[in-house]
Amino acid sequence: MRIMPARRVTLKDVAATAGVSYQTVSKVINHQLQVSEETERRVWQAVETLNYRPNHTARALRSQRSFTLGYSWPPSPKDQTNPILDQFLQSIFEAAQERGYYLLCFPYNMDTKQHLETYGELIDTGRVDGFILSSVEYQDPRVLFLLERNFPLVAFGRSDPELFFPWIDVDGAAGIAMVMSHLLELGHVRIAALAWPQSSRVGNNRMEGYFNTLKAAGIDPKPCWIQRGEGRFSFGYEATRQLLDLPKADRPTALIALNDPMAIGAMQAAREHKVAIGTQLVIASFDDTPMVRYLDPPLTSVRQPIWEVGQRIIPMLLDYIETGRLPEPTSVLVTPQLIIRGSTGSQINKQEGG
Amino acid sequence: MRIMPARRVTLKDVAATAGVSYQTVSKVINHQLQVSEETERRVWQAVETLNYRPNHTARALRSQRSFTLGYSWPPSPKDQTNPILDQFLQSIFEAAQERGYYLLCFPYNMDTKQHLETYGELIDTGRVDGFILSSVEYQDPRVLFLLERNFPLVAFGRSDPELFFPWIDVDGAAGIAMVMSHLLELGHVRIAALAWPQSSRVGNNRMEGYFNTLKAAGIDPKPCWIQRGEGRFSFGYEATRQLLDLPKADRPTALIALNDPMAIGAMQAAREHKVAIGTQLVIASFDDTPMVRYLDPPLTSVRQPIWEVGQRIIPMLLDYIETGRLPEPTSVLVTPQLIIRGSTGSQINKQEGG
DNA sequence: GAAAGTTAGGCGAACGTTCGCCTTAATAAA
DNA sequence: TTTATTAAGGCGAACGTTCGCCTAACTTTC
Repeated sequence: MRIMPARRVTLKDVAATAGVSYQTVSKVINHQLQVSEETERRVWQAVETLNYRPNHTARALRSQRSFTLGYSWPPSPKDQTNPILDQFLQSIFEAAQERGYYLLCFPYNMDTKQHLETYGELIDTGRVDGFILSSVEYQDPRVLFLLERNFPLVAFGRSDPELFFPWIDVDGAAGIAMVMSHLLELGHVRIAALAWPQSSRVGNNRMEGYFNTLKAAGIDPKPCWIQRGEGRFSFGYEATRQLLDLPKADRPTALIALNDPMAIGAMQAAREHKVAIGTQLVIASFDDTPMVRYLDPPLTSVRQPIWEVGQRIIPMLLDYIETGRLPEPTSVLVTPQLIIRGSTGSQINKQEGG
Repeated sequence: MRIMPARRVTLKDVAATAGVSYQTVSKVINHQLQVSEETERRVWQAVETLNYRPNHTARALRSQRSFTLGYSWPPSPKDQTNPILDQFLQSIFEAAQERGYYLLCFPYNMDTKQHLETYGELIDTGRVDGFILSSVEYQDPRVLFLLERNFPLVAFGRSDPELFFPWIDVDGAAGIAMVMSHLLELGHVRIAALAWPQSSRVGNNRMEGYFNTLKAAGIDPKPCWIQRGEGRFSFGYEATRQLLDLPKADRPTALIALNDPMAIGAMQAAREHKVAIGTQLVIASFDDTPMVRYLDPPLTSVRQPIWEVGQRIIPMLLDYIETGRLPEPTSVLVTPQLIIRGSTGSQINKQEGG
């Protein structure tokens, strides 16, 4: 036998107490204002004393809306933690709650077909009104699926330019460009990059900042400076060893990594090569994982305004859902922030950096 | 105007196609088997061709169940990442989906009263059938609130012994005891601890392992070996500086931290004192944040079986919800795993450690 | 002072299920 | 045969809302 918490208070109870029909109570609660002030007062009074709360399920059934948003994200590899997950989730939960929505979270299934099946189920069973996507890639199957079904979504991250859908993204190119300018100002000319494969959309965006800045400075990057691999510690370590073994004339004096784990690997390699980090080799990265401020030396990194992304992505999705029209603007680019620390030598910001 | 995705397929559509009443279709779908095989076949056939899926909201309204579980967790401080969040979430999402449930996640509100208000709303509006709690403390207001409302919950973490409710927890005492035994085997006698304040339930559990092991070994820990503070890098750093300034006879040769950030702070302090980590000062900690395997030296740490906790906590809650009786067993203690790395000197596991 | 307009609020229906009861026909027992 | 038993499936109601329409009373207008 199931648990039956004390019987729920319904519209009819409130109506009985207030001495009106239950439909009138509904009107009051939904601010339909074909109700006299006197009646309204009485109804609210009854709502108060009975501690009435509209049944969400009934409301959802009748109005054909669930006031629920779906979200699923790819789990991080076992040797890394997702540095932005917690903050992003808290931010979207809060922004959603503010507008009367909650988030339904579901597992990320590595099998694409099964994963899309879950999206389909959530749509067809009416459990969600729209989706948040993240870690969007080129020709992302989730995007294609939802576009085809014409179901509301907003993505954290872009995809192919010809796919038209609402998104918000951190301007990775601008972030890396800030790092590059910083390095150029420090006098560095031979700047290496630890990047992702060219199939990575995020990686390519960030690398734009690398190429464009160098081009503007009239520097032609040697191909060997650009190392591509998966964004793990081990790749950063190996790639940096190779970079440090280059002949002196080619050997980079500065290095940017597209994420923190690669940078930490690079630091390890530098340490083993007896290369002083921050002077002989300057290192910077992207993401500003909380822990990197405690590395030795503290790591210069680009911080994404994650809270802001969360606060903005939710209204975009809700406007889309509630009006049925694409949000304006349909795409948003937010600028990250460069946090300068000891790993790029300059001691101008020995403090925490926020 | 709202988006109206192609009209949903309902029971009636299926019934029309199969040539039966819609209630009969319902019976087939719910395996009520007062249906001939022939009819059943036809119905499933129709379900297939129309791609029918039962409307979740209607089902929830009628059956007074939402098939949804609520979860909220305290956000981690800005200078730390929660090392287990992602894995725990993925695990509970998966376990829940397997039994036909999804998770409704909502923001953690620092204002306790408002936070409980959210729990109450989710209950009263019928949005969830039960709650998962984590980071449970002594006299936890969420536990007290839900117990009073007699609403199903299962906690990841214990509270006061006299509060009777279902929980699953990692045996922190056993975890620290494993570390301590390891350190004793290595010959250490003066072992310090970086702990949380005594108001911390998790901290006290873990410290049991410290005290019990020392007692069993006939060692009486000096009060100055036990440093208590908030579990941050900065506290670990400061406390370790003090420990290293103790007169030689008192100075610890080994140190356990109740979490990784404190241990990393300790490593920093040791480095600045020119004390060799892993030989002159041995350091171990708790949680095994993915990144600590890449520290220099790699950090010995206790790893919690988070995936398992997630896989077990969900069936506990669902059994509770579906039968209305407390799950059996009502409380579960799982044992963590010691991952030995360079920071405790022994090189027996120079590999990744999983 | 009658026609027209406005307003408060009641009523029936509908959203898409599940549930319990009832009917009918087929089968078994007497 | 007649009666009791069972199985298959139909039917009405209910879950708790929202929505649109209708009525009655009251107000305005010429």
